[in-house]
Amino acid sequence: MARGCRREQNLCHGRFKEYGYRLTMSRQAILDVLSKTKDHLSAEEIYHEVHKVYPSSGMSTVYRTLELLVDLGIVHKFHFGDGRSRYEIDRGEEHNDHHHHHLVCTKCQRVINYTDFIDDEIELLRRTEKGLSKKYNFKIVKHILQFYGLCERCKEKQ
Amino acid sequence: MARGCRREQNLCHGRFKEYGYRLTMSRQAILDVLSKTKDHLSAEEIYHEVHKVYPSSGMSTVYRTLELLVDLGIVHKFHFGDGRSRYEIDRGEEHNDHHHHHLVCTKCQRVINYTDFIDDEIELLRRTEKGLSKKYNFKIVKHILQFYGLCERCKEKQ
DNA sequence: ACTGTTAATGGGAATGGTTCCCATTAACAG
DNA sequence: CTGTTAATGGGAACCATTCCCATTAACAGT
Ligand SMILES: [Mn+2]
Ligand SMILES: [Mn+2]
Ligand SMILES: [Zn+2]
Ligand SMILES: [Zn+2]
Repeated sequence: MARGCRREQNLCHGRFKEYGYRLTMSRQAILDVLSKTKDHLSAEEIYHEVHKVYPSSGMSTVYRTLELLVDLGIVHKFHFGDGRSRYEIDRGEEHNDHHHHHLVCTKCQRVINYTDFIDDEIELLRRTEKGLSKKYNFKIVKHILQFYGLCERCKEKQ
Repeated sequence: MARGCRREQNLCHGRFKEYGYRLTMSRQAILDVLSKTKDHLSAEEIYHEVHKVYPSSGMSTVYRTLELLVDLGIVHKFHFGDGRSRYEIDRGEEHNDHHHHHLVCTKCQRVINYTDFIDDEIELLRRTEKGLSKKYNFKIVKHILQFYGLCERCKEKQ
């Protein structure tokens, strides 16, 4: 297995063993791909990357593993408006660039992670979550905040 | 055509004519369904409703019309996590319950429109939009803010 | 009201992302 | 090393959405 972020290896070892899941080549390869990129990869893109290092892997395993990783909270799944799901590893609490929101170009599909204003946002969201969960008796697990529009390049082209 | 919200009829007449689009039975029926519900209907649900009143209508027309309505800003398209798109008419600026965000149950797919805390949210979002569009030279057109979790019923069941 | 132009329709086929199935493989506990 | 069984991979199935095209109907001009 190629060397990825050591933290990720520990994390996956830890979580997988902990829950009784087996640490297979496919799962390691998929985690490795996700921990090495800052992009928001589709299942197919992940499949292609994994394939380079571990050519016998299959699409169904990629989907199955991604679903598991999302359930375990290790990976986040997003929809940015091009009809496919996109995946991003959770970088945890240790970096301070951990939690971020997204800026999405509706023309070229470019996605920017931004953390500007994040403190104000997080604070308001926390407050809102508290209020909403009380009023609607809802157990809130996560939120999604995305801004859509035209990026620098697409804006000037038209 | 059944009587829907009069405002909607004017709006659709207005907008359609204005842009040179024809005001067909299908389009009227679709707008009528959307303006009568507070739910977030899928294309298929809209198709079934339209079918009751105008049985010769077809799915492709529903999809085609929804795309047009979204482009014109008359209808909003959402993804709440069950693999289908959901549509909601834009209730405009006149009601003060117009702009809202969503609370989504990941188990039963129930969606709540909430406007609590909306003023604080809108203010922060406007500020963030301003900052982001300057820093990233982005033309921001819309935002999506959704909270995911377990609703009252699903929470207690497990 | 009638007519011609052509935008829009509807049905069905095609597409594409995702899920399902099942015979085979390999992780790992003992 | 071995047995148990979770996990895999390939391909078929599924299902939401898009595409295609012959037919229909909206509506501007008369
Ligand atoms: Mn991101
Ligand atoms: Mn809504
Ligand atoms: Zn762009
Ligand atoms: Zn629920």
